[in-house]
Amino acid sequence: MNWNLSASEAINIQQKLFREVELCPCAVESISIVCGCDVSYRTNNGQIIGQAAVINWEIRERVVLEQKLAVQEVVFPYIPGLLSFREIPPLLSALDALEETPHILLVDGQGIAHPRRFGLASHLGLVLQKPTIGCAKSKLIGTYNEPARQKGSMEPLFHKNEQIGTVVRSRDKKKPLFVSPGHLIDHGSAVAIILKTLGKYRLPEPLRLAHHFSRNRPAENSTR
DNA sequence: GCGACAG
DNA sequence: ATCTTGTCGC
Ligand SMILES: [Mg+2]
Repeated sequence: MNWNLSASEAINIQQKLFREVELCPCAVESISIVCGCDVSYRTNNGQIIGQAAVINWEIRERVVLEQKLAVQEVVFPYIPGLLSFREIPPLLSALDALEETPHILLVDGQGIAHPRRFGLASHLGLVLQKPTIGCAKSKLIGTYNEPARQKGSMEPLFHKNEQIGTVVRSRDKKKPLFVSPGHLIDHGSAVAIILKTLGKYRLPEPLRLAHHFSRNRPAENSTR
């Protein structure tokens, strides 16, 4: 699957769907399976191949339950603000392959911290009707005060006088993460989940693992 | 018009 | 995101 839309058509869809996004407290303590989602790219013969990785991670034992990789052509270009139209197709393929449905999805990108409050995590959560959290490595929009340099420090991310996310220092002295609700969750619960999934690195474990796994180069089918 | 700009 | 080896700071 792949969307064949113009940028303006995609924007119209976002303006139509963002109203369905719901921000609400999430039962953090009852969550056990967090699915890390990320996509890497490479080119084949002029065509762009996307490799979507999804990893179900058990939050209590902190172990991987299962991981899937979907490899397919991606046609929608990268346009700031329209990332979901490029990454959702391959991500849905990978998620379809999972044996177990996760309780919540952790996505590499923004949730509502988006010009139209409809980033990748929000779009994916709405499609799946599942709670999602956006965790980006850099900012798309908004203003904030730099969090103190020790791990755990955080500051709200604002846009037009409303909080759209939280800037979280996941490691001492390292660049902070930009956490925002995707769908069916609120700021506090989103940050709580992120903190519970952090390990020894800057990225939450489910995302760090998905990022690495997405870079796998599957063996090709022998021509015969 | 100019600068910013997830992955 | 991707192209890529050594190098600097903690
Ligand atoms: Mg990514």
